[in-house]
Amino acid sequence: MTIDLIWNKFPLKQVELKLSKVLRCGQTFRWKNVNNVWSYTTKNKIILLKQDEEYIHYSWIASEDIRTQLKLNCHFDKETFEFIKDYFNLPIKLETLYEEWIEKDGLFKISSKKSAFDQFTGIRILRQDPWETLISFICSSNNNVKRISKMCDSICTEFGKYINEYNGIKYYSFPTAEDLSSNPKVESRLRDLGFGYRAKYIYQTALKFTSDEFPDITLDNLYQLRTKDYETAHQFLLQLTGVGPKVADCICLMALDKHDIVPVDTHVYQIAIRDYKFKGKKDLKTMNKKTYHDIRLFFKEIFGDFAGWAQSVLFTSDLSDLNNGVNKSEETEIKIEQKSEEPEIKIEQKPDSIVIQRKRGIILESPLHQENSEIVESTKKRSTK
DNA sequence: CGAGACCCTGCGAC
DNA sequence: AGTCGCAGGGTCT
Repeated sequence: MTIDLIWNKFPLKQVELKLSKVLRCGQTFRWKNVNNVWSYTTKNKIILLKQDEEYIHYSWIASEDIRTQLKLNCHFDKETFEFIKDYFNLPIKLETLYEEWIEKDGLFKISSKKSAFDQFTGIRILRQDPWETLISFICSSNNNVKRISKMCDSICTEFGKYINEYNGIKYYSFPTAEDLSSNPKVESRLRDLGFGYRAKYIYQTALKFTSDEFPDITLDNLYQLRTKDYETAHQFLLQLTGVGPKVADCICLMALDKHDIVPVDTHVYQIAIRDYKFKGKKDLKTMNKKTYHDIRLFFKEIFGDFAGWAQSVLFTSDLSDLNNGVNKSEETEIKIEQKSEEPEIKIEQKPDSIVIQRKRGIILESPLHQENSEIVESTKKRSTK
């Protein structure tokens, strides 16, 4: 079978979105970077992304079980573009938000140093799938980004559906609640995979979504929280095992459109005290419910309706921690070890086209400008709005 | 409300 | 080099 990897593109400034930061700052854990191509699986395909100064380039590889790929080309191109637009919250203009934050941020006015908002551009909050975000952030408790990423990867490999292969890597979808609760052995298997005490949390949460015992806890109701107010969403999430106030707020912000919510963790607490002179005890262990609430409102009062977004910039800029293996500088991506033989896929980019050569396959030369001209136009319209 | 326990890893201090 | 102690975007009992 020959896969025709066609790249489309749309213009987007890096101040609106910087992939290398956004996909690695700890709000999403499943994107892989292989030779400067970002990849991620949805339910039915692998999404591929690249960024240069002017454009986001995107492509997709359909699930292997979809035999009629060629006929779906047009449909999937559109679907992929819609996914990207939604996933990256692109209708929300970041540049103007940054300007507002700089205006509101009292910190850089009283200190001589430059504002984090001047230095760390292109960091936006994603609009992720609520179910995946829920499970991912149950994993995040008392944990680091590297290990969370590893866990999210292995939960897909173990319980997800095989989608396809790209560059020698097999891709699996994120498992559903049914996938994670159908067998009581799931918990012990997760433990074997290194989930620790979170194995139980995940299994029990998945069980709540599938069991008749909890008629209100359904996937549909979870998604509906996007249209409900913050308190409702927060309270719903607290019913789930392994979800406390911090994880609930992460899900609210990163999957449920609660843009003003600032999830308060030890790190945010430190930023509040150290940089913003929040009056609180320096001892983190004294952070109780009231302190949590106070800090959340503290940032909300500074930055307003998109406080959660602003906080993610501060948080990322403060990551002395942009570390932990996966989080290193842009150059240290996962490198695929090229064997001495021909690589599986060769991609060569020309000014007006991308040439894809598959081992044992045919050579394709795909125009970049023609097929997606309509999409490019619509993007322009949106950005000049 | 405040303590501990909790799985597991990576890192710096000896 | 090998331990040891501790924190890592917390939550449960």
